[in-house]
Amino acid sequence: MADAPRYDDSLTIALLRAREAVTAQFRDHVAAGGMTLTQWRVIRALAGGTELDTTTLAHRCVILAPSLTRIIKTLEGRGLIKKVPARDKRQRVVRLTADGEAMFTEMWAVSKTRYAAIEAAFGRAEMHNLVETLNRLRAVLEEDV
Amino acid sequence: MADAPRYDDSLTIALLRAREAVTAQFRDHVAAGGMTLTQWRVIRALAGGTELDTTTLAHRCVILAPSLTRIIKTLEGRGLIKKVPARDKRQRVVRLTADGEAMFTEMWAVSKTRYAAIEAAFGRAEMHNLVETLNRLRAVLEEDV
DNA sequence: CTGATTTAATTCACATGTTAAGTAATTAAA
DNA sequence: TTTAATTACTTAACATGTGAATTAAATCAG
Repeated sequence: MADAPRYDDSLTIALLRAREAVTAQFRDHVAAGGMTLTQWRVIRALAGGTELDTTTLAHRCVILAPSLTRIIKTLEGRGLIKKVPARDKRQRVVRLTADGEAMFTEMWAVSKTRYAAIEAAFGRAEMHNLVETLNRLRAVLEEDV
Repeated sequence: MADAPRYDDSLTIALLRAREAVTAQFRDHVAAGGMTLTQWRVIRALAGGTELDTTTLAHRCVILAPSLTRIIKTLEGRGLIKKVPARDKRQRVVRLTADGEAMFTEMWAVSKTRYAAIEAAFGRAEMHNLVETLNRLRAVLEEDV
């Protein structure tokens, strides 16, 4: 014990709590659309006719491969995404269906206002600065340490 | 699509990636001790003879009640924590066993150096500032918005 | 003091995180 | 070109996240 930093000062806990607070601003809305936040990240990454293979999609959405396999199965079952043939037959390339695009458009309208509300409450410059700082932290940690 | 912020600029994604990068610095070490990061948060919150009920523990560790129920069962089964009688019989109050304290002391020694390495790489002032910013963001979001 | 309400945990059901192992397709090496 | 190694993804097994329903204990109203 003794020299353990207080929990409120811990970077890991601060990141966890902050993310919890931010996602809470979207969770209800996304759930109302019958989706989870993770599924929504996938839909959003594919919006606008984008076609992506599983590996790229997993990286962009920060979802591990096994989770994405299940999510693709779920969303495909709901008719929101569909597979498209790929040159490399090992790959699974997917894109949104018309229903998927419609779902995105409808959800995004609200999602965008929530995001704007956060910007307004926290400060646009502050928020941009925070994102930049977070990305810099990540860059530092992925380099050496 | 169109006006969807690029993923790299999204606050939610930035928080997710940053947290991933930070926890990656501890995961292997904690796993070597036969624990998950979530279990480690519980151990750490109880270090130094601290006795806590489930609700308080869940809040401090940012773990939902159902998860904590399972974790307590697991850690108790491993002899790292034990129940202590509570005035309010609805509550479940727990504390570390001698083995649990020993486990914490051993793990913390390394964990502390990892934390210091992150501070050194990213900058002590930067890091303190980041934690402060994250807590401020959380405060803003939990107030109104 | 008795019944209604609230509170603290637990349980359930399903989605996701996480690691390890397995499968099919591609690429590289002999 | 045939085999070995690599790559992309899936499956399996278990831990955790998440919301809803359940149980037990404490509190409140009448």
